[in-house]
Formats: sequence, structure tokens, C-alpha cells
Amino acid sequence: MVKISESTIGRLSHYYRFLEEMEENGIINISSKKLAERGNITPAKVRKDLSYFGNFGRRGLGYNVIDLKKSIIQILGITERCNLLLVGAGNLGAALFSFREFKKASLHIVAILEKNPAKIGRYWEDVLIRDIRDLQEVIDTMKIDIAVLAVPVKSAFLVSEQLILAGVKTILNFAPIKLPHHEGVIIRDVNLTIEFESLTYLLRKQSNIPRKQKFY
Amino acid sequence: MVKISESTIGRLSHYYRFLEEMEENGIINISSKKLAERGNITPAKVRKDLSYFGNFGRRGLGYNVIDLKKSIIQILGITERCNLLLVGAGNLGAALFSFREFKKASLHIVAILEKNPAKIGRYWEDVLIRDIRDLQEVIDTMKIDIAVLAVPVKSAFLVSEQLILAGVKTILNFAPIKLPHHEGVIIRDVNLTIEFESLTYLLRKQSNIPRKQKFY
DNA sequence: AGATGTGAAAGTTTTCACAGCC
DNA sequence: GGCTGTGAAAACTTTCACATCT
Repeated sequence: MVKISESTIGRLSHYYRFLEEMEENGIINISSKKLAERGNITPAKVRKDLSYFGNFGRRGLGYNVIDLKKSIIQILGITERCNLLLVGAGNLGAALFSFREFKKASLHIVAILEKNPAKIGRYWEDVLIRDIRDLQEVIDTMKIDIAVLAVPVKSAFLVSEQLILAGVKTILNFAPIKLPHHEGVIIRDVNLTIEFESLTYLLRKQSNIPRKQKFY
Repeated sequence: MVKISESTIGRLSHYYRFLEEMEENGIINISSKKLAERGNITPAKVRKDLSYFGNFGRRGLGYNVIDLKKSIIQILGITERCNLLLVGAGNLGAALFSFREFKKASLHIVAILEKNPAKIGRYWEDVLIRDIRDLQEVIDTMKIDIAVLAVPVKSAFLVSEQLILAGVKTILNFAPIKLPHHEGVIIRDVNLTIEFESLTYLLRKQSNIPRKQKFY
């Protein structure tokens, strides 16, 4: 079994989104060339990505939109319901909660934890915002697949340690801090500051501001 | 001049954050080993990353925390003020607006555009929420470096085209849609659904759910 | 003809390992 | 002894190009 790269998985996710659009427009077949058109992708890349998982296309014809979509759903495991625990009911938490795409991908926020007493006890849709101190209980009683860490940076480390201690095996971390590695725990970071800092670097490179450092 | 990879830039951003922490703790020197400790990074990678931009370390001693931090600030262009235009004053917009890290990185939201009349005219701190129809005027009168697209997916394409038409050269897109490429325009996507879908894939791979597809 | 699937080649990034300096 | 800086090797990813099938 060949190791599948993160980039391949990310692109599958992208193809999936595109195929949905195609399906809505009633398109039956699609070529790797068409699939590659959006984004920085080449037809060969599309074919290679898909070929890791099977032979989904037909020579001369391309891929059947509906079948390929189904296959990608299978590969990514989108069919299986995935329960999310949202930790932090601030602006970011609210943004994530109202992110419609999640439901499409079988991702469901089933519990919310928060520190601020003013928010505890309220409901977002039908999900109760509970006290962060109930963390262990929530994890013991609900089948949580992924904990989503949307708390301020200063509490992120502590809360992540509590989550791991309580038995969480997968964390998506939105705090701008690199959490320490734990055996058997998948931690994925979404660091928005890094996105911005990369952009300012690109901006700077683009406009020819002379550099004091040597670049060779 | 060697091409610097995105990953290197992303890691610089991470070192920067770590160095700030070290500085606060009064640490003077740091080795590549220590710098690598957090995250999936090896000491050699740290040294290579830094070596693209200069010789910042001292053999036998490591790097001076304060000096290295200053050098990274230089490289990433964090010193120069960067003006952001926030498009969309929903939950995500609010989350980004209140993201403290931005100010540290000289990123300033100087204008907010929104479609919903109920929100137009309000202030977030001292920034007025303006009508999206003022887009051209805002871009003409303020020096906007990056437009941050935080609108619902259904309006993302249209708004992005308007932004580019109005002269915006750099967009950070949070909508789960791949925007078409335009010559001379940098578009960077932050697609949260992809992050989640990659996680569910990893989850699935970890727990040995048998696969119907062939994986070879 | 048209488009996939895929080995092999090219290109990129990471790791190794060690000379060189503190 | 400790740690950087860096060529060279290894690993990984992308692109090429073409045999193969409809």
C-alpha cells in the first residue's frame, strides 16, 4: 500500500466539491482536463490522484460524475457520520457552527463547551452550550470523533491537554500555537496568522522592495 | 536566487511565534533542536529554512532569540503595515476582526464591507461597516493590501470578481470554493471543509475500517 | 479519435552527515 | 564538546509521454 499524500487528499476534497456542482448542472461525464480546470491542477495530477484508489474512469469518455462523486465520498469517509465537539463559543466557534458545508460532509457539532458563564446554558439551534468543566463527562457520554479547539490562544494549551487526558484522539486546533505532539493523537492546526504572513511575504516579493537580507 | 517554498515561509511564521514566547521567558539563545521541538520539524529543517536567508546562528551557541526574531520579522515583511479590507461582517468576519494576533503582525482591518442593511452603519471598534456597493470607492480611497473574503459561498465568486475588477491584487478567500485564476492576482484559499475532510480520512485510516476500494 | 492509467523522468523538499567554527 | 551551515543523498511529488482501451 502506497502512502497517500496530504495534498492528494486535499485535492480529492476539492474534486468532490466540483463534482457536486457538475451534478447540479446535469453533467454526466467529465474529463480529467475539465476537473483540473479550476485550481492549480493539471489533468495528469487528477488522474494520478484518482488512480491511487482505483480505476474510476473510462478511456475515451472520462469519469462519470455521479459515480466518481460516490467513490470520493467513500474514500474520504464522508458517509460516516462524524461527531464534533466544539470547544469555545466565541465568534470563531459561532462561525464554525454556522458553516453550512459541514452538514454536507456528515460533520455534526453535537456538543459545545465554553468557559464564560454568560454563555453557558444557552442553545445554538438545538445544541446546549455546556460548562467547560463538564469536559470529561461530555467525552465519556457522547461519541466524539473530533474536538474543535476554538478558544483564545492563552487557554489553548491547557484545554488541549485536558482534551487528550479525557481521551480525545483527534483535534483541530484554531489557536495560533503549535500544540505538543502526543502519541496516538492527531492534531491538525489551522493557523490563520500563518496564512496572512505568507501573503505579506508574497506581496513583498511581488512588489520589488529591496531586501537588506541576502537572498540567493 | 533560490525559490523559497511555501512550507518554509509557513515554518518561519511558526518560529517567529515560538521565539516571541522564548523572549517573554527571558531566554537568550536557542538551538535549532529546541526550535524544532514543537511541531513536526527536525533541527536540520530549521537550519535549512533559516540558511536560505542568511547566517543567523553561531556555531556551538545556537541562535540569539531577539536577533533571530528581528530577522524573521524582516523576511516576512511584518514590519510594514498591511491594510486589510474585510468583506463580510458575519460570524467569520467578526472572528477575524477580533483575532488579536493580527495586530502583532502589523495587519490592520481598515475597512469592512457588508451586504446586510441591518449591519451597515454600525461600528466594530472604530471601523465603520459600509455598504458592499461602496466597494470601488473604498478601494480607490484607501490603500488596501489584502482583501479578506468572508462571505457565504454563494456570493463568493461574484464578490471576488468585483474585487479584482476594482483593482485588488491579493485575496484571502474563506469561502469553500476555488476561485478562478487571474493574471497578476494572488488568491489564497483557506478551506475549512478540506481540513475536516482530511481529518476524517486520517481517522478512518487509523481505525482499521476495511475498505471496499482497493488501496495499493 | 479521445481520454484514461501508469511507468519513468524531472522537479522539489527533507534528511543525512560532517566540515568548520565557538 | 556543542551546534551551525551546507553539499549530497534520499524521499517524496509532479509532470511527461505513451500504451491501452472505448
